[in-house]
Amino acid sequence: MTSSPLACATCPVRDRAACSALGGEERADLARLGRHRTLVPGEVLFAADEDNDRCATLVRGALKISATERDGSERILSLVHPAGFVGELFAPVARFEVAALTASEVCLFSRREYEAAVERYPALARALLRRSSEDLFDLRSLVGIVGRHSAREKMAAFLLAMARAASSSPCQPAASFDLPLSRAEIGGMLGLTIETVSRQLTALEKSGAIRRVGLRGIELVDAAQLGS
Amino acid sequence: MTSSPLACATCPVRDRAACSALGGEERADLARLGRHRTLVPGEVLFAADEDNDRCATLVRGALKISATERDGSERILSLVHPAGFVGELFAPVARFEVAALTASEVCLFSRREYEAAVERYPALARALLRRSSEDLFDLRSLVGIVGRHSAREKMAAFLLAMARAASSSPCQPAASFDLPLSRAEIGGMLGLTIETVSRQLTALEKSGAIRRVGLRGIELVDAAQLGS
DNA sequence: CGACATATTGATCCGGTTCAAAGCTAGTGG
DNA sequence: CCACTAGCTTTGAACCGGATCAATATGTCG
Repeated sequence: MTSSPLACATCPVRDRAACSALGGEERADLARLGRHRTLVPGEVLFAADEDNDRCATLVRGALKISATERDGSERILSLVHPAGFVGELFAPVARFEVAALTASEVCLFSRREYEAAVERYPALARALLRRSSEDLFDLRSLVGIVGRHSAREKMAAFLLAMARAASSSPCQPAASFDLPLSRAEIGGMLGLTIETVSRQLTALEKSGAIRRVGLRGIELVDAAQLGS
Repeated sequence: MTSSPLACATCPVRDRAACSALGGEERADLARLGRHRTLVPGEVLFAADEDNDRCATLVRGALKISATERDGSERILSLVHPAGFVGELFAPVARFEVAALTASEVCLFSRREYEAAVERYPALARALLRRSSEDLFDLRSLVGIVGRHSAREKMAAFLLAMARAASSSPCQPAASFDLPLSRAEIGGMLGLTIETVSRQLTALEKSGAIRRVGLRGIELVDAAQLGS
């Protein structure tokens, strides 16, 4: 939506994002290459099959990376949380779409210039490598969740993953959080229909595992019931 | 299984693996850190919840990265092809198991020493970053496959992905190839039972999309029917 | 050849999809 | 401020695809 120069000094992810690996002058150099931008919910940051000439770090909010099937249905492939990096470096075209789930803020870079910076600053390359390793881990976990057999297991594991992602402390799941996704998006992610997602949530609530507050709020009542 | 010094000169992935980014002397240095090792089918390279003090590059064969569910069933989270890198850098413990699907050969490194090399040689860091980007792409594709609704679609997309992986040319799927996985492993990967996998394969053969040769051989007869 | 593991095929059952309708929620404008 | 709409969510009923249980077939290795 809007676009303006970076203000790293007040950036909430200034010591977690990839750029935090850089020292004073180098960081200032990188900051000159980027622009701050806000996104409204649903706004598309990168479209699929587009030029792929940009990349970004998420500062605030949440993004989704998704593909659109031949039949027109959307399939979410990953969620991006603050300090996350998006953009397919090294690839000629972007094959996935990146869009905002909630009101978000990003630092936007030209891909060419960012790749040059990766070349110039080894610490940036290593920081991105570290991020990628985490992304790989998250994605493998997601494969494990989506590949489960029953809808109940999928929803339970999904909720746990969301609780962990929402938590500030590394491993401890958050006791209550808001789902950043609509039922349709959850269904598209887990290979379930909207109706099944809804039914599983009511079932989990009836069995005392969770409590729903409003339409998107979740409270973990009995995390053990969700599978640890 | 066996273990011996590296012989980069005759390595089949010498110009595709991460180490190929290094020049003469640097490469020789890295080679001194690693050991060549062969694996028999099913042999475990890294166990889950273990020390995680090693990493490796696959030279020949195929590996699987998997997790074991509470109920004891195995869930395959990614396949690794020659030139692929395995090992969770930066993580304190390995959370997934890595094992050989077929007879394989790897270059095995101490994780500590490899991380030091990444620190020392920026080109290695960038090469690993490039590899990770590809792995991320493959894994997102896998999430898309596993998240599909019908068993038919899952199998079709899976076969196409395998055909592409088996192909030497980048995008063109191989016309015929061998599945490196048993039915149980395919099922565990896609969230299907052994029986369903078997039935889908016979159905795909009857409809003329594929031809099965022996137990694991697949010939693509009509790739379009598999979804492009 | 014989024995074991893996794969295929068949019959039944259940969970998740599908189709349909009614509740909610939030946003809009009178 | 409230009525009203549009989109999302929940709930219900019927159907169907995949799971499950069971038996047979095929391949593999001693």
